[in-house]
Amino acid sequence: MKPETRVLVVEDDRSIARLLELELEHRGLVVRCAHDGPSGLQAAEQFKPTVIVLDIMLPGMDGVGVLKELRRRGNQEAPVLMLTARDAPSDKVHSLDWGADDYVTKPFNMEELLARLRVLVRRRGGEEVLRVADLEVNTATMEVRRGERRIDLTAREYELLQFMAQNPRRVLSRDLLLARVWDQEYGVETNVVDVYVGYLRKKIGEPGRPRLIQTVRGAGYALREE
Amino acid sequence: MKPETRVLVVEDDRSIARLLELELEHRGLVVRCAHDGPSGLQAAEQFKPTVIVLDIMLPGMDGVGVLKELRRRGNQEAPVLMLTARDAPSDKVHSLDWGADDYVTKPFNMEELLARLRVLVRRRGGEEVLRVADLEVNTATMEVRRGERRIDLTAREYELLQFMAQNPRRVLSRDLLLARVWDQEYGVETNVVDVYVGYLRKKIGEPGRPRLIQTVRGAGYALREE
DNA sequence: GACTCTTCTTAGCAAATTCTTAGAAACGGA
DNA sequence: TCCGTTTCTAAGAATTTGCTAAGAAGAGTC
Repeated sequence: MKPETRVLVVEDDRSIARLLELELEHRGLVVRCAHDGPSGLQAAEQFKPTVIVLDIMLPGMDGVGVLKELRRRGNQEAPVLMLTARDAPSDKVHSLDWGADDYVTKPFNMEELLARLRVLVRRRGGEEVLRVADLEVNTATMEVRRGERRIDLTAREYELLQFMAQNPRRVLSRDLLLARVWDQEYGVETNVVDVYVGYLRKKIGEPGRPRLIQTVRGAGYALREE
Repeated sequence: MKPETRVLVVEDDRSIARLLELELEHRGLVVRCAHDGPSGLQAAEQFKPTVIVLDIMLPGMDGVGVLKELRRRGNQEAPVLMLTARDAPSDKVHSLDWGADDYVTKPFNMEELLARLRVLVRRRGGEEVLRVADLEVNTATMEVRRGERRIDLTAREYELLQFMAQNPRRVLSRDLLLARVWDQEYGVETNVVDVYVGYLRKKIGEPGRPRLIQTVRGAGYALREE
C-alpha cells in the first residue's frame, strides 16, 4: 500500500477507533479519526482520504446517513468500508446498496479488515494504471507492459514493481521495501530485495535503453527514467 | 431506481399489500397489486411490470404455481422476488429453483426488500448478456454459450462464471470469489474455488484455443482472452 | 431404496516460486 | 591503482501453489 494512503476512520467507540488508528499507522498509513457523522463528513472534505472506514452505528447521524450524504455530494471518490454489527444482516444489503464498497462485521478480525482495505485501495478508481516511462502497471488486471510487450511476473515480482510504480522517482530503501513488500520486521538480514530487483530488471529491461530501476548506492533503489 | 420502474405485487394479505404499495410508491415506483394467483398472472400480462413481488402462499394457486406458469409462458421477462414464510425453508430452494430471482422471508424488513428489489431492477436494466471473447453469459435466461455451442452449468458453476464475466480481465482473488460466490466468511481454508475453476475450464474450454479463465499465480483467476 | 446430480473435501503430484548462499563484479575513496 | 564495501547474479534447496482424480455427503427423482 502506498505510504501516503490516507484512511479516515469514522467510529464512535473510542477504543475501537484508537485500535484501528494504531494498527493502520503501524502499517504506514496516514490516519484520521472522527467520532460522529457530521465530523466524519467534515473530515472527508478536509482530510481527503483515500479510503473511509465507516461504522454503521453512529450517534447523531448513522453510518448509512453519512454514506448517503457522501455519495450525494459526489466529490467524494473514496471507497467506503462499512463496519456492521453481526446481528443486523439487513444493514449489509442496505449499505452495499447505498454505495458502500465492502463491509466487515464486528467484532472484526484485524487482518481481514486490512486485507479488504488493501483491495479497496488497490482498486480505487476502478482501473488504475501506473506509468513510468513506457512501463505500464495495471493494478486491476495485474497486467504489466513495456510498450507493446506484455510482461509476465510472479506474485512477488509484481508486488515489488507495483510498489515502486506507486512511488516513482523516490528512492526506496531495502528496509522499506522489505517492510512493505515482504512484510518483514526491521533488521532481518537478507538480500532478497537485491535478488528481486535483479529479476525485474531482467524482465522489464529493453536492450539498448537505460535501466528503469536504478541503484542508489548506499540508499536503495528508485524507479525512474534516465 | 428509475422512476418508470413498474412493480407488480401479488399478495393476498391486504394490509401487507397496501404497505408495500405505499412504500414503493413513496419511492417513485409505479405499483399494481393483485391478491390471488390468477389475477396476478393476468396483471403480469397487462401491466407489464419491470419486476414482480410474489407471495408464496396464495389462495387458489400458490406462488410457486404462479411462478411456474409465468416461466412457462416465457413472454414474462420480469425478475421475481418471492415472499416466503420464515418457517418454510424448503420453499426457498423451490422458488429459486423455479426461476425466482431472489426471496425475502416474512416478516420482512422493508429496507431489505427495497434493496433486493433495487438489485433485481438494476440487474435487468444493466447488461443482459455478458461477453468475453466468444463466450456469452445471459444473466436473464442464465444461458451460457461458447460460439454456437450451448453450455450446461450447475448453479454454482454459473454463479462463478457470471461473477467473473461481470468483472472481465480483472484478477479476482480466491478470497473475493469465496465471499461473493460462496458467501464464505474470510479466512476459511478450502480449495473449492480451484475445483470449480477446473469444472468451468473443462466445460467452456475449446480444444486448440487458449483458456479463457487464466490463473494468476499467487493472486487468483481472471476471465480474459489471450 | 437405488440412482443421479451437485457440492465440496481430501490428498498427492507436478511445477512454479521464493529465498539463501556464495562467489563475481562494480563502485568509490584514498 | 588498490582495497574495502556494496551490489549483482547463478544455482539450487526448500517451500508454496495449483491442478486433478476420487470419493463422501446431501438432496432430488424415479
